[in-house]
Amino acid sequence: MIGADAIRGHIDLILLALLEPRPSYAYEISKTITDRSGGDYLIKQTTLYTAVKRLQTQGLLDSYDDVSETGKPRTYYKLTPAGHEQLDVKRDEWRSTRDLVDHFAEGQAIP
Amino acid sequence: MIGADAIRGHIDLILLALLEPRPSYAYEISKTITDRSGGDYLIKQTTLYTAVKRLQTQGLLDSYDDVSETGKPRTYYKLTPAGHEQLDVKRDEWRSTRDLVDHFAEGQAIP
DNA sequence: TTCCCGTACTACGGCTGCCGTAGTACGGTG
DNA sequence: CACCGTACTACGGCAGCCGTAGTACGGGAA
Repeated sequence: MIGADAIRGHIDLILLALLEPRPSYAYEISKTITDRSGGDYLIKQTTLYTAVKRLQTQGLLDSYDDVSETGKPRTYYKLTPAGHEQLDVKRDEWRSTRDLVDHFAEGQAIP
Repeated sequence: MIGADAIRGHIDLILLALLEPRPSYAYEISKTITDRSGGDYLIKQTTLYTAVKRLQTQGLLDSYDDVSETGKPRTYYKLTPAGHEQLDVKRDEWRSTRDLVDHFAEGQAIP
């Protein structure tokens, strides 16, 4: 189980990366995260919708309504061009952060 | 430059790992982080002291005062046995988080 | 001496982001 | 026709990192 504090700050990257290949809607995104993490991370609905709104406000996501197979309207989210750019930026930031924490975590002594 | 939001939640791991080989004091810890990150991450004094206090409250760090080479008293921090245990736990948590974010960030599509 | 600078802290409030809890709404299915 | 799955929204809580600011003290230089 992965806690909120550990993942905090990286949700946006995860969402952008998930939506990179094609648009999706909240419920599917949520299921995908659960499945692909092997159940290790369960994103809360509030967290997901809040994050999506935030990304939309920043102009990184667009949304459009469409009717699902079950006849219900759904809100699909897709990356904007800015979203694609920002995904690259966030990937770089993540790699830097990851390498930094790895470096320290792997027990380098104070010289 | 690595932002606070990116590193958030992993400061404790970094501090515990830095103090694993031997005790140190705030100023040295701060310098070490700056140096070892190549200047990419500059921990704020408030962040550092807050984190240290938190770890002490949790029983993961002990402190003792000693006189430095310059004649000034310093507060040294060292891991408690519980701190050593917790360091292992936090290392595991970090690896899980890292692998999860890596997995998503590397562009796995929604199937 | 006096003054500045490096070192060693503390105080306090702000903001962001994830969470807990809770509620609405609507359609299909048994 | 009652329930359940799906699709959201509302609202407040809290932790953690930051900005800013201040105190204190010793050593070196003018």
